[in-house]
Amino acid sequence: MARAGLSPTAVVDHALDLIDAQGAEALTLAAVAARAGVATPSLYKHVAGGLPELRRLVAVRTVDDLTDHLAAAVLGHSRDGAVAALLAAYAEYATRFPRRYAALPQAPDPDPELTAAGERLVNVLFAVLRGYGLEGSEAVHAARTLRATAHGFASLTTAGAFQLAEDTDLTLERLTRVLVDGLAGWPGARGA
Amino acid sequence: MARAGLSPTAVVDHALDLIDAQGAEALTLAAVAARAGVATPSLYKHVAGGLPELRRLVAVRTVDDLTDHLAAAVLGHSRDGAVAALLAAYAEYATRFPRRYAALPQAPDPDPELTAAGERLVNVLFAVLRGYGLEGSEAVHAARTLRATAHGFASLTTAGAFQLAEDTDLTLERLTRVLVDGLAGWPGARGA
DNA sequence: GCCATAAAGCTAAGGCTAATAGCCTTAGCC
DNA sequence: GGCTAAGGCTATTAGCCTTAGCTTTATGGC
Repeated sequence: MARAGLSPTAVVDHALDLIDAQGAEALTLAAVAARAGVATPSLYKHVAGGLPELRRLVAVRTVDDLTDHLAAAVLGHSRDGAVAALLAAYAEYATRFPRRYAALPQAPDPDPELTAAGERLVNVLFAVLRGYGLEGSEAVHAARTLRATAHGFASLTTAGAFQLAEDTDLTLERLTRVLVDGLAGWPGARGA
Repeated sequence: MARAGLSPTAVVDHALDLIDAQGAEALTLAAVAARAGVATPSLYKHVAGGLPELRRLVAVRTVDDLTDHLAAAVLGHSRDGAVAALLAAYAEYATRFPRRYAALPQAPDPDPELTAAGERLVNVLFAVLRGYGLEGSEAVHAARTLRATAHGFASLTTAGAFQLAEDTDLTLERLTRVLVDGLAGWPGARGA
């Protein structure tokens, strides 16, 4: 048999394509194998943990991708401009890959590698918050606030919860202003 | 055969018990049937659409429950007090039923009944926002902001995303302040 | 150039799930 | 007393994940 030249990375690539095209429910080993031109059990040579591990790898990859996207977006901005760029980039990523973003919570629960990816993302937030002079505990609360806001907006948007006619871009604008003002008045923050 | 005395409501009850105890992944027709003391196919007599419909019913029930919880919490409060009560109640519900809350996005996509439940929830938000004099389009943006924030915080909390030692209650306090201030300065809002 | 070995593929089989089809029994009503 | 409808059942099909064990391919050392 001609080798398919598979690798864990390639398997995750196929998984992401499947999710993007058909949603998280469509992520089955059978479908990935078909896409890769391989029999289903062969996948275990590359993803030993089976379906749960594949979901885990997909989540880690997605968070890392998102982190790169966010880091690139805030580059060259600081303070309010950085917050605005961050929120816009977050929403843009979720809008560009709605099913992938929605699939994130499908990862198995306590996972060190995914936690590490989350920390890398949060480090981008910390970098933005340093512009406001926030460090230590208050930076943690502020980072959580940023993340909760960005995630909540992205999550509800991709889930189709915003059915009314009003433009979601304007909602994001309002949300950004609230956060920017909130950070300016954050305990321990310093002015520009 | 002695009748099991099942009903759609009872099936959803069992489903919620299962989710609360073991998570959304454990919600299978086989498990529900075992719990109800019935063979799997018998469930189709009560939930004709099978597993997708059961997930849908679970989501509707949960959103309605949450809505009741929120409505009760804001009762007797207005403006900042109402916002604080709302956010606290939202977080409390998600903390009390973390797996149930996490299972919400599993509902099948475009569903009128679930949309209607979402509208009932949003009506509670609109009621709170009327205390700030917000109506029309700006109320919609403000409601989305409230919901995104509450959902984002609840979602990340139940997902275990907040690993650091800092108290999440204090995070919620900070978040509440940001929102309260944001609403005070909202376009079209009037003072107390 | 050949051979050993590890990696990467395969088939086969077992066990789980959802879902459909068709049958039987109970409960309640006329 | 019998009809009807609802609520059970078993049997079956189809699809999935997973493990076990075999076969082939590629590669690296001699």
